[in-house]
Amino acid sequence: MDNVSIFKDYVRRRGLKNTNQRMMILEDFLNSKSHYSTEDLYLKLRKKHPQIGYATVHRTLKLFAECGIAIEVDFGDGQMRYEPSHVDQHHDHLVCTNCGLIVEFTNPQIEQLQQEVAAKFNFKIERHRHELYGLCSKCSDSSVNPSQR
Amino acid sequence: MDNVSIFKDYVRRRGLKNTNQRMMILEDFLNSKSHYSTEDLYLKLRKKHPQIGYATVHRTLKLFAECGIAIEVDFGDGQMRYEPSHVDQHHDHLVCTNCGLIVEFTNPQIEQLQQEVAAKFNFKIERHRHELYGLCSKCSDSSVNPSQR
DNA sequence: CTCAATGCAAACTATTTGCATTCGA
DNA sequence: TCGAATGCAAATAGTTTGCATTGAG
Repeated sequence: MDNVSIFKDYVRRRGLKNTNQRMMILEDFLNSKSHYSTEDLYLKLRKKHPQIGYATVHRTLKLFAECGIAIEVDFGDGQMRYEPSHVDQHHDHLVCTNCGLIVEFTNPQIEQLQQEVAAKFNFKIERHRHELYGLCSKCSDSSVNPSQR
Repeated sequence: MDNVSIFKDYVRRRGLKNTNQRMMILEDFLNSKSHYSTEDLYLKLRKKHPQIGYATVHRTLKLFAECGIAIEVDFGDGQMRYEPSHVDQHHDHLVCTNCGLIVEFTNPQIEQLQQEVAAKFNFKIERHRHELYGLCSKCSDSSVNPSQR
């Protein structure tokens, strides 16, 4: 079942309603590669649909997260971001501290070691956050990295 | 050189001033095991020193981070926390989502794998964040975890 | 004495909420 | 029709800042 169906299903089961705004937001959200903040998406949507409200975007993204088709991520820049959740494709992030580029990675070995760490301390892991911050290949070129002394 | 000396040194070199408030904050901060938010520390200090201001605590913690004796950590609960930085003792965290317990861990293998991931994408890592969220041993006992169906 | 630090209150930022109105089922 | 959703504006919460005053060097 794809994300659109999951959402529609969730809405139906909960007795909620499927509005135009929700469909517009869903479409833009799913078709994007980027990690949207509420504001990013709001500004983008407003170009096509000037009547849309920030609160609606916000509440809709929360709803996406609630029904599992979006994941909230926080790169510590002061705003929450949302990415489409592709079932059974958990991944972590590399974040360029200069240009903001976000690269996704998966590493089963790390996942495995995490489990071992948790076991050692008798923790039951529910979720984790693993982000590597640094300079991407472009930004670490000396030409664009004047901070090298 | 210990953290107190590092701080005093930093203050001197930068032409800043060493006030009573800063010493009070430094002492409480360094002697704590916990991961203080600005508010935590402010409330704690205010008991002994009722005249101290929130902004002073905030600016002082920022100053600690700036001179390297404190690390800012964010467990996604909406407030920044600070922990004393013990030189060359990098560690990550296990956070209990039920009782808030924080356990520190280090795992050289994971650190190594991170480097490999970064290398693969040509990133130069500056820092990372790695947190495992779940239930600690106490909180995963069925008696205190009614959410087990 | 001078300029940094303080403490207060006010400004900010992202997020969340109250409420009258609109609209989907 | 009826309750959920919307859009606006206002409320929150954490953080940051302006400024008059205090105080360290």
